[in-house]
Amino acid sequence: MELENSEKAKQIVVLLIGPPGSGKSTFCDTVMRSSHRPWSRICQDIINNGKAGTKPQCLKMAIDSLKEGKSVFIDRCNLDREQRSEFIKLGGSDVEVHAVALELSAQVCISRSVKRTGHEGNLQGGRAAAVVNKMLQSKELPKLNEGFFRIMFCYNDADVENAVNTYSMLGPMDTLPAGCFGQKNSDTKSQPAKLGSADTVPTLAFPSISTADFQFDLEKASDIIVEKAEEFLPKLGTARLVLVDLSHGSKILSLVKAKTSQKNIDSARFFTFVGDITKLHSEGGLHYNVIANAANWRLKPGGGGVNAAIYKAAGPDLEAATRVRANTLLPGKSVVVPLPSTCPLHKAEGITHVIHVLGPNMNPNRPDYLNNDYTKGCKTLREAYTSLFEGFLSVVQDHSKLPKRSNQTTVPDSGDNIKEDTERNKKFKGPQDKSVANNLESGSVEGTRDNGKKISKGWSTWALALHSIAMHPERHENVVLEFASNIVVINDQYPKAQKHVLVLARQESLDGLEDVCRENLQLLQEMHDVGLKWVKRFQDEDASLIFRLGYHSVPSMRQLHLHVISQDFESDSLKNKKHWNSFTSSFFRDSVDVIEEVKSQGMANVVSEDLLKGELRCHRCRSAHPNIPKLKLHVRSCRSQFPDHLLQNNRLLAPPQTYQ
DNA sequence: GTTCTAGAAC
DNA sequence: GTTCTAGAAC
Repeated sequence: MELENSEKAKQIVVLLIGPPGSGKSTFCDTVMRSSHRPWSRICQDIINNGKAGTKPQCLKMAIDSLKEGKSVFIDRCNLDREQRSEFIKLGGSDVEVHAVALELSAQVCISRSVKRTGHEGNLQGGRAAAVVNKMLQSKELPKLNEGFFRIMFCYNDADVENAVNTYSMLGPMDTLPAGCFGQKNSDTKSQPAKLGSADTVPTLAFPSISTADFQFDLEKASDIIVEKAEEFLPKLGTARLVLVDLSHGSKILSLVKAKTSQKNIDSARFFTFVGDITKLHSEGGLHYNVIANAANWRLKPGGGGVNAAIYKAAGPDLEAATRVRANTLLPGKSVVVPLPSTCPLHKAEGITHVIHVLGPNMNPNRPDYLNNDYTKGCKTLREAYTSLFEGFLSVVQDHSKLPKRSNQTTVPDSGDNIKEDTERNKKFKGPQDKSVANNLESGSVEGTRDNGKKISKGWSTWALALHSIAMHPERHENVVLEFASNIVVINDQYPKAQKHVLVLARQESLDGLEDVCRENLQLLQEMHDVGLKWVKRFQDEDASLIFRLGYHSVPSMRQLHLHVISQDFESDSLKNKKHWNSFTSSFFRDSVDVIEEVKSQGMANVVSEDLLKGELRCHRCRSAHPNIPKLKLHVRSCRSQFPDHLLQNNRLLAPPQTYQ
């Protein structure tokens, strides 16, 4: 996911913003004197062999410095949006663009400029006052939606010192939180007052639907976003629509921005914004009250990206509130979920509603892949935005007590919608970098085309091994024990017990337990039966072996696979807590229970990966142990009876009359 | 999923 | 000093 800054070190471009005399150069010099991060100060006043140069010269030098691995100060006035925009474009996946706005009083700046001697820009003497005043006339305060990752406002020397310290302390590997810091009540001059203050205008923040994990073409998606926004803005009164993306170099944001600017759309009511959709108020200073979630068809937490982030930020309240409204969602549909006032998102950010939306899927590794059928895909994406914006409209109308529309046509009946898939846990996501394309032998992971560029499939190569075997067992004769039309049985390459085999499903798009639905019941039963057959075979050889059949809640490897594993756990490959807990905590879902759940509720329950981090307990006597070696020592000799739970419903498979 | 390794724990 | 874990890289 996506919503974390976990990667390697990022370079930073800091735009200093302030008139002559505001202390930009001093700021840079002070930071650079004590910083452990390599910095380059790019000062337009001296860039030309000590004389004043041009903006393009500054840009070129900035690019060169970034290539050398340095972070960069842009030491020029940068007072208006236009002046800043070129430098903001320096941002990307590895480069954050920050702003430090030196908002000292004009008088201070003027008097400093007048007094100073030897200033590099040679702006001294009486002429300075006129220049500073002129410049300040065109000043526009920086805003996050220009594309800044972070903005700090400084109004006095103490603020400046604080900002200097912040950047001085920033080591090469450190990062700073995103958002807008220190801003006093925003200047009303530069933000023409609209009907109703921005603090009360209903605002929907929404991610681009289907363009992340579902790999929908960005050009087409941006057309649809702009088209639908244009269509709904007139119906929405003063309400605002804000397209949000986490990344500064976001292609979809720049496409939408470009397309919006060509149309007659009020940029105060439809605009793009960079930030974490769950923190736009606290970290980005944006007022908003409704967010859209790029949901999965089960309307469940987890996965990666926006869905995981929203459920995480909202806590269990969201899932409970969602359940009341619907259990599943069809592509092209949405469902409006009011958040209780106890919900953290409500309290911290002022979000009153989450609208779950499901878009079309163009990712061949996700269920209901549309196989590049963009006729259908565009239709579904249009429906998705229509449904989303209508949902928002219904919230707005409720909110303003306007006459209500007849009904919420966008809210699907709860219950029996057909499935669609979503973003998955981030560990499934391989390198997002297109250059690191996978080179598996299987042709099935070939990328789709996205604006003419091949994009990566989102699965790390190591996670595809089972899928590859399931699809082409004949190519893997050395590891395959048995195969039939629907299943393949293999030895686990790193067995975690004396006997440990996997029964793989051979169906495409069944990546794990989360994908399983009623349609798969027969397959689940077949996998179970094949598992039982292998248990019998093993027990015929060694009657002391006891088995469990089950699935990992969140598998590491693609392709639904049933573990058939003996309960001795004697194996050198069982090395860590994750290994142990994945087979002995409730993270391991017994096949009998999975089948029962799918029969009764149409889907299998899964639990969070957090369970894997829990303490190490013996699977028989439940005693706790400090580390893996001590645990294994204990397990080797523990003969306690298994917990009651496992003795029921044939969860545990022992040969007749042996449970000990 | 595993391997590798820094550094925490002992 | 050695053992063990946990996180990054693959």
